[in-house]
Amino acid sequence: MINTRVAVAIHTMALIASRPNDDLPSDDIAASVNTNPVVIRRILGMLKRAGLIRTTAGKAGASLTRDPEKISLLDVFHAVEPNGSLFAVHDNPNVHCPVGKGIRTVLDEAFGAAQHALENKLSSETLQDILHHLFDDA
Amino acid sequence: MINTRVAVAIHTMALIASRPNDDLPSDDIAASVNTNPVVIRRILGMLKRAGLIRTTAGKAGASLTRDPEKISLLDVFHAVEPNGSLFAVHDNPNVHCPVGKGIRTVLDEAFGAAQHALENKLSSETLQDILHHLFDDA
DNA sequence: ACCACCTGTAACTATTCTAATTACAAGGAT
DNA sequence: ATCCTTGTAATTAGAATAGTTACAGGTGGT
Repeated sequence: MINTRVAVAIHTMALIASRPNDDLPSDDIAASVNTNPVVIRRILGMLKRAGLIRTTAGKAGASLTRDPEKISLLDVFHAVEPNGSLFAVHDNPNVHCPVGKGIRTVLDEAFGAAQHALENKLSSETLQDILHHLFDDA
Repeated sequence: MINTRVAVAIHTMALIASRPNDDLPSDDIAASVNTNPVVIRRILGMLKRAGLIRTTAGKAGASLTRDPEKISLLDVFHAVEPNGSLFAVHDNPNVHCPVGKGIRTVLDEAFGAAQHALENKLSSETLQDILHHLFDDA
């Protein structure tokens, strides 16, 4: 299972986007997410390194670097999940076995295609969509 | 990252399918995968419980319960990864916050759609395709 | 300048997952 | 009977996750 950082990061981004005029300290974000402020600051750091937000050391508040409709869930996903591949493959299969010899290449292709499908879907949903669902729905 | 059980299970299924006339003991499969036989037997157990293979206690060899073209990678994935959801979501977000209140539903939808895209791709590739890539390619 | 509040980050911990391993009960084949 | 096998429990080491404490240093109001 993929860690909760992705979920927490989206929650955090939605909170920042929904209150552009408030300077939310990490304690407030943590209170909404229900976790420790340090967990939030770690995630804010990753979002910042990915170029999605701006923060200032010592000063409360983060802001988006671009409009919510230009930030996809894939952007957030990659920001907090820098590991390239979703599927692990076992090491050193026996190359003297025809199956062992070729399995890495075949699995890399199949898993790559599956991951690409997932990422493609994540890239089609934006932070703006999230905000819309949170605030404009029934 | 998703565990190596999926990769090992596909490797194992390919091995079984590629040698329908041999009764492979778990030691032989383990030698091809490069792991411990018990790891293989555990995975064979999951594949059996999922109805993908037949095995007999005490007797070497496993066989597919249906043709390789009727076994998708999604079947294998579900067999060894029974956990329903791919993405974890944090517990107990603050319901007194508008974002915290609705985030679970929104994330469940977004993550569900992404997972569905991945599963759809996995369901479109069969064990037969794997065998083809292993044996009929350049 | 002081002070309250904040960020950024290191360090430590508990928990969980994974994979490897040992051990063994019980089935199958000759 | 004996040997090889499966199925499974129990234990272990290692990695990842998330929570926590602690603190160095920035920010801004007074």
